[in-house]
Amino acid sequence: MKLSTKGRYGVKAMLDLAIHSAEGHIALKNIAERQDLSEHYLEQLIATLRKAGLVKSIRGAQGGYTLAHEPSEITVGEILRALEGSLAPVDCVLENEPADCVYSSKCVTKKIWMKIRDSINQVVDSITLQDLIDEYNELNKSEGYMYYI
Amino acid sequence: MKLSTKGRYGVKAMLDLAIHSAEGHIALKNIAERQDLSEHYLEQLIATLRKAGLVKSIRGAQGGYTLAHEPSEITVGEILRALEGSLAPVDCVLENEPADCVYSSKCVTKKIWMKIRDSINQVVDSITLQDLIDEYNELNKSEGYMYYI
DNA sequence: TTTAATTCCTACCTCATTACTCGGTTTTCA
DNA sequence: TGAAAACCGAGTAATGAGGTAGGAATTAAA
Repeated sequence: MKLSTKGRYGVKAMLDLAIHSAEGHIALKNIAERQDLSEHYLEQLIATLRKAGLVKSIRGAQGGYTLAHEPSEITVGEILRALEGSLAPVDCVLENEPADCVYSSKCVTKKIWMKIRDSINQVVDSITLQDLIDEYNELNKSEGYMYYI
Repeated sequence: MKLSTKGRYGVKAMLDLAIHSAEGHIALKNIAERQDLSEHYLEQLIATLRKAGLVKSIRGAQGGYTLAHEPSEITVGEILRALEGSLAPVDCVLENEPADCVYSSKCVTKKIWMKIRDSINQVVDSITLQDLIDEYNELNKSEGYMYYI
């Protein structure tokens, strides 16, 4: 039940973008350096995020990335699902195209997996990038930029 | 974010044991046949459950397994954590011995992983085997044993 | 108009884990 | 004493995770 680095790095990258959004579009190189991630690997992740419509890119020299929407309009759930796929703990309870099972809907344990899935979605869909920015700023205001992403 | 077969098979096996508890101790072979699982593989899983104190074994001919406690005293969370380890989505928020991270407690994203972890635990710890038995019996009472584990 | 910075794209690689199988040994009931 | 069962440790094939490598396309700036 672990999140892969895709999801974790993706949230970090998106929050980094959000926090530095005042600087306009931002080169992947800068995000990778600040967050200590492989630039080449991050490239693949942000390609996924771009195809999911969560970031916009500007090509060429001085190019870079920006969020496609306001931070308050982007949830952690959208980011995680774009990179990890469904957060369902078992394929028989995927939101779309659940894996078919001989036991179909007549299964008691399936209800457990649905509850887990729903509670995870409920948590991640209730957290927006703006919430994270606010928390980051609030904590750093009193502590002097000791907090990280 | 997928549960492995260990956790899924483990819950099935435990619920099978619970439902057939009136028959006394039950051979692994029977569980494996009813639930359509590899007997040899299940053997490894139930060894873990035994070491975790969730089932008791009786060796020799006519031996088998029984639940170590009442179904109402065994939660899905205990079963899953015994077989899967912590359900924390990221190692930095493991309940005991969280992986140390340079960003230690000064990390905004870490709070997301804690919320996910807590909500998963809250769900699985609130479901006991007795709850599953009751649901199984209730559904089958009206539908005539159409429901599965 | 060239150069450098940057995004975009496809392929490949290595390692750890998952989901088992295999072949026994030990224990105990009938 | 034989068969049925739990117990045990090793091996194995497939899969996915977490990258790396190398370049092509695009564009601002010199």
